[in-house]
Amino acid sequence: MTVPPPRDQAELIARAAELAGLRLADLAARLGAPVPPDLRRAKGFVGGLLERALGATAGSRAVPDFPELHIELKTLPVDRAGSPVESTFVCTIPLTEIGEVEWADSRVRRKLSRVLWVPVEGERAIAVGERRIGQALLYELTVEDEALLRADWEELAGYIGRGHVEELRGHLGKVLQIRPKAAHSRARRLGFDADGAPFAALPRGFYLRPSFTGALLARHFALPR
DNA sequence: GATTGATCATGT
DNA sequence: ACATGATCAATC
Repeated sequence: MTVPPPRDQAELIARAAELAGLRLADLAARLGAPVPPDLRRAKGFVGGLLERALGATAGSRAVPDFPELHIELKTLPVDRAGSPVESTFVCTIPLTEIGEVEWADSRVRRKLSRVLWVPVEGERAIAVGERRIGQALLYELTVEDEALLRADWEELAGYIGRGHVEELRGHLGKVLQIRPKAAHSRARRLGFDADGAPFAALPRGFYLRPSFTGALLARHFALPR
C-alpha cells in the first residue's frame, strides 16, 4: 500500500488526525509492513511507518518530508503522561562550514520552522505493535522558541567555528544540545582544530532536549506538567 | 530516573 | 560517504 503525497496542508492534517488512536500494529497491517519485536535493530521503524502513512516523499534526501508544504515530520516517543521519553534528533552538523553560517540560514532553523509532531507511545514496557499513535500537532516556530534555540545554537556553533569541537559535550545547551551522530564511535569526518588545521573529528548532530519538546506538547494540548 | 555517549538500519 | 529515520545502554 502506497500513500500519495498530501495535496495541501489540510490534507496532511486530516490524514494525521485519522491515525490518532491507532496501534502501530494496526497501521503496519494497513501498509503491509511487518512489526519488529523491539526497536533495537529497527530504530527508525516508527518514523518510517508514519512517513509512509502520511505520504512523505523525501526519503534520505536533505529536504523536508513534505517539500512542497515546507513541513518536517517528527515522531515523538512519549510516556503515558505525554512527556517525551527521548531527545529528538534534528540534523547533522557540517563541521567545516558551520562557523560561517548565520542562525537564519542554519539547518536547525530550517528543520524546526514547521514540524508535524506525532506523539507515539514509546515506553519499552509496551510491545511495539501495541503502542498507540497520538494526536498530531502542526508546529510553527514561535518567537520565544526561536530565541531559546538561537542562543544555544550560536553558543554551540561558536565552539565549532573556533575549532573547539572536541570540547563539546552533551550537557551544553539549554534546549538544544550536540551529541555524537554516527554509525559508531570510531567514525570520523573532516573538522578543523583551533589552528585551522584539518583533523578527523567524531561526527555530531543537534538534538532537542525532552524538556523542550515536552513543553511544546504541553502548551498545545494544555497538559499538566 | 535523567542524561550523555554509542549505536542500528536504510536510501541516495 | 553522508543523509534520512531514531533508540539503546552505560553512566551520572
